[in-house]
Parts: sequence; C-alpha cells; structure tokens
Amino acid sequence: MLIRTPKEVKEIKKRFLTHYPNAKTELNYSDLYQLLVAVILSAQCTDKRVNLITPKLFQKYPTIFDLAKAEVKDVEELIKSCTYFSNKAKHLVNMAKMVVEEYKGEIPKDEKELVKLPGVGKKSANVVMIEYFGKNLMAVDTHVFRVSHRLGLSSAKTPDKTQQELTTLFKTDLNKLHHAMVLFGRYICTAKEPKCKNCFLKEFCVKERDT
DNA sequence: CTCCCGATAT
DNA sequence: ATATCAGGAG
Repeated sequence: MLIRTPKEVKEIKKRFLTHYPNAKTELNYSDLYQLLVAVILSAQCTDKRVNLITPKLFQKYPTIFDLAKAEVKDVEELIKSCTYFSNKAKHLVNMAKMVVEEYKGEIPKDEKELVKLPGVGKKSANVVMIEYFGKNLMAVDTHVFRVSHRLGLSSAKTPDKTQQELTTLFKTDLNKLHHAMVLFGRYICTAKEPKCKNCFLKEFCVKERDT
C-alpha cells in the first residue's frame, strides 16, 4: 500500500541525500576480502564492535587463502567478543574455503553468487554490492526496515518486501539512500529512544512505534 | 519459525 | 538482573 505521495517520496529522498551526501559503511576494510569478512561479522552485531575485532583478524589472516587454512578455534578466539562468534567462525572459514575451491580465490562479483557463501544472506550480499561495486541497490537491514516503516515508505512485514517497495519508490540513488537510511536509523531514528528533536523528517513520521 | 549468544544501556 | 541491539542457517 502506498502511504506517501510521489511528491513526498521525492522530498524524503532529497533530504536523505542532502543530510548524508557522503554516506558510506562504517565498517573498516581495505579490500573486498576484508569487506566481506567484516560484513559477515556485522550480522546482528554493531559495526563498532566489528571494527574492534577485524584488525587482529586481518593481521593473522591477510588473504582469503590464509583464512581458508585457518583453524576454526583460532578464528573463534579472535572474534569471541562478537555475537554468535561460534557460528561466524565456522562461516568465515567455510566461506573462505568455498571461494578458494569453487571460485579460484576470487570473491564473486554478483549477488546471486555471494548469497551462496556461508554466512552471507541477502542483506550482506547487497551491502557488498553497494559498498564495493557501487551498485544501485537497496539493502534492507534492521535500520532501513524500521525507518521505512516510521516514515510510511513501507508497511511490509519482511525486509524482502520492503526492499522491493523502496526500490520502486526511489528508483535511483538506492545505494546512497541505503547508507543514508542506515546512518539516520543508527543515530537519529533509533530503535529505542528516537532523537525526534534532531529529526529532519519529523513531518513524515507516522508515529507508530512498532515492537 | 527456532536457534545462535556477547555487549551495552537501564 | 534484565531488556534490547543486530541477520543468517537449518
């Protein structure tokens, strides 16, 4: 269902883009391998925490080939301050093994292939496509999902559906909008106590606190 | 739909 | 002490 008029959508889009002109991920990385690892670790975990973990991890495993040969227990030790560390340690090593064995060590460059990797779901694959390859895609994480609902841009019950709706509504600059909406959700339209005083989209808030 | 499961704010 | 944050796999 469409709550926002096309004119309102345009205005919301414009404000996101002007308030966050240079939005990008807050994950630290220096190449595609590091970005993919950081994104896998960031599932249900804050970027801040991931950034605390990755320096030592990348020092011990500088390339995907090193990670493919790693002991899961050693990886666990390095990422244990991260939520679901046990699953993620397995995913990281298995992901690296798959890339080495099935893709000659070359991390795939499209979403369809990325999603096949252990620990990589739709949101993570989209984030990599947006961040590294600059693709015009909308990735829907918990922030984008919440913000979309509060702004009346989506009433979908699943992130997948919200992604389709946002893609249809915005059409262009989806990658920039993704980053902008994440930052907006993380620092202003927060899950718990939204900073409504600092909100530059107040007038579009449906004021329904889900959950 | 359940499990996974640490850190931080309250 | 407890509620809340934050995605993917089986």
